[in-house]
Amino acid sequence: VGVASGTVVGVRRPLMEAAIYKLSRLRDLSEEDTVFVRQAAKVSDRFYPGADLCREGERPPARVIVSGWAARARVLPDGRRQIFAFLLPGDMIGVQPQPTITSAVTALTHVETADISLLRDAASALGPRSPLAEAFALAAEMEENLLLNHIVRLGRQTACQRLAHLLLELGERLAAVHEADECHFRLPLTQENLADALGLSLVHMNRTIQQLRHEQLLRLRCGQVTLLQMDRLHALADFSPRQLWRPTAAVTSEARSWEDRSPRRDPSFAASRPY
Amino acid sequence: VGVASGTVVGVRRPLMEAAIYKLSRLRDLSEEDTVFVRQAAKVSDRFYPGADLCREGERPPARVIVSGWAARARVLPDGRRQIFAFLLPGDMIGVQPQPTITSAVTALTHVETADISLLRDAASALGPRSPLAEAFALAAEMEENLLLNHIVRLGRQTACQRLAHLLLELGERLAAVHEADECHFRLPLTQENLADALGLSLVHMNRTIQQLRHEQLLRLRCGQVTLLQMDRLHALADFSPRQLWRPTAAVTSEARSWEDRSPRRDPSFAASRPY
DNA sequence: CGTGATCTTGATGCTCATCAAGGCTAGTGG
DNA sequence: CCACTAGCCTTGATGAGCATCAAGATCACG
Repeated sequence: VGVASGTVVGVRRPLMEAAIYKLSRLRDLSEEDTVFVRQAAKVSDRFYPGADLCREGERPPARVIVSGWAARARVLPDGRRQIFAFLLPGDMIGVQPQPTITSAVTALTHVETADISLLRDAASALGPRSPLAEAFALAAEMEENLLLNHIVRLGRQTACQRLAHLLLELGERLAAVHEADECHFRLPLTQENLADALGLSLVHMNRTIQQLRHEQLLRLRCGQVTLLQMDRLHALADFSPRQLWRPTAAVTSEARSWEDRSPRRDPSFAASRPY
Repeated sequence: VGVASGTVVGVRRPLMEAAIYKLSRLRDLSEEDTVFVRQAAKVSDRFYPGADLCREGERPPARVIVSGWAARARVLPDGRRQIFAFLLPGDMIGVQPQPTITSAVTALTHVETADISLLRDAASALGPRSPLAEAFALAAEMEENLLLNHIVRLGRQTACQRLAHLLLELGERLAAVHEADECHFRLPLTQENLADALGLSLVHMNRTIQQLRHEQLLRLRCGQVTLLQMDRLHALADFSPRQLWRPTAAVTSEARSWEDRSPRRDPSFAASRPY
């Protein structure tokens, strides 16, 4: 049978533990609410590594990941792959009212999921102002925020920064579901997985890891990561934890204040001249 | 006063036209529904280029863009910028139940918006199965899909491909709201805007444009784009229109079929050995 | 006519992809 | 037991893609 990832060896955590940790991190829940969530605690499916929780274009049933890691990804016609996001215990799929998924979700390790369609319906029955419904909405918001973070990584960061930023983010998320310290956790990913997420080649991913290792910022052994010198890592990656849980406090380094400036010219028309 | 972008010179389109085009592209609406939408046809705000429709961390009121272009973006501490998405007429912000926005929304041209908080409430009052509510949900889904497309551009495409892909996508979206042919439309963006979206430097953006020009794939003059040889552009950018409006039909070039293969070994544990 | 925004061009070097090869480990089958 | 294979990590060499610095051109505006 083997021990599912995300459980201490030999000790089985209550199934909905991760989901409850995550939801209450986003929004205070009453005792009743958590009981509500726990009702869904029945493993509905298990997936082998490489199996699809959901294929491109399918509408998946509402599920929460109980244990294991998965990835949202799209395969390009030339066979290369882009991973959009990693799904950790406590993360949900198919919860939105119209849960079309425009990317496949693939298990990276053994994955156990629980069906939460009843829970979702119950939550929406409680009304959009109920703590539980709000927690779901905040989870969706956080998920979008993760996509935006990923865009910034790919668009504006170097390979080292991307890796550091991603690992810090994963550490935060895992810590929230009590699967890790922020600076030491299990990382059941191959270097190829990381490369597919960070838009790098496998070879360069390897060299990037070695560089961070060499600079004493990282230890990566036996599928375990240890982040060293968190302050230097934060500085290198320009990572702030609040980027995950709250709307990013305006960074506004030298963002010009636009409001008071009614521009002489409308760029929309400036573009109307030949160049 | 000047002519707002998105209107034929001298002819003012009905305000909610774009929104109605877009929503009915996503989901068939009854005559009643469109009347419903039209009720919101009152310009609530105007923004100068550079003004923020919404700052990072704010919860914006529910709005639809009536005319003009805007951009979701985040400014990095070093002053560089990453644009996540362009917002066109018919696009909405703050419609989700929990509309926190984790990025600023900035007007790129003159922008007119209409308040649709009443419309949104009315739609949700009709129930999640009503066509109008479904159209809203599909719009949100499409928006996420645009983010995924953007991630693929940044992660796996070259500068030329990124530009071609983005322009094809914009053409599709504009055509849907009757603001363009797919191959000829107004593009009120500076090269810097494009660079900020595509994760390139301004200089390289310029050279990329010139390369596509030189290969007779593009004309870019007077803020107008003309896409030439659409077939070659589609092939270059690996763009399929269905990526926008429907969940991408499984591309599955040589995606191995995983299901039937129960792997000998669990990679999750493979990672547990030292390397 | 100066200023600022935008587009353009050249020169230089770093970052990263690609090709090629080799190593380690676990599992497989003779 | 020992080739043999497959998956993953590692390393070197080479060149393309892109960033950066610097400068100039054009146009709109005051």
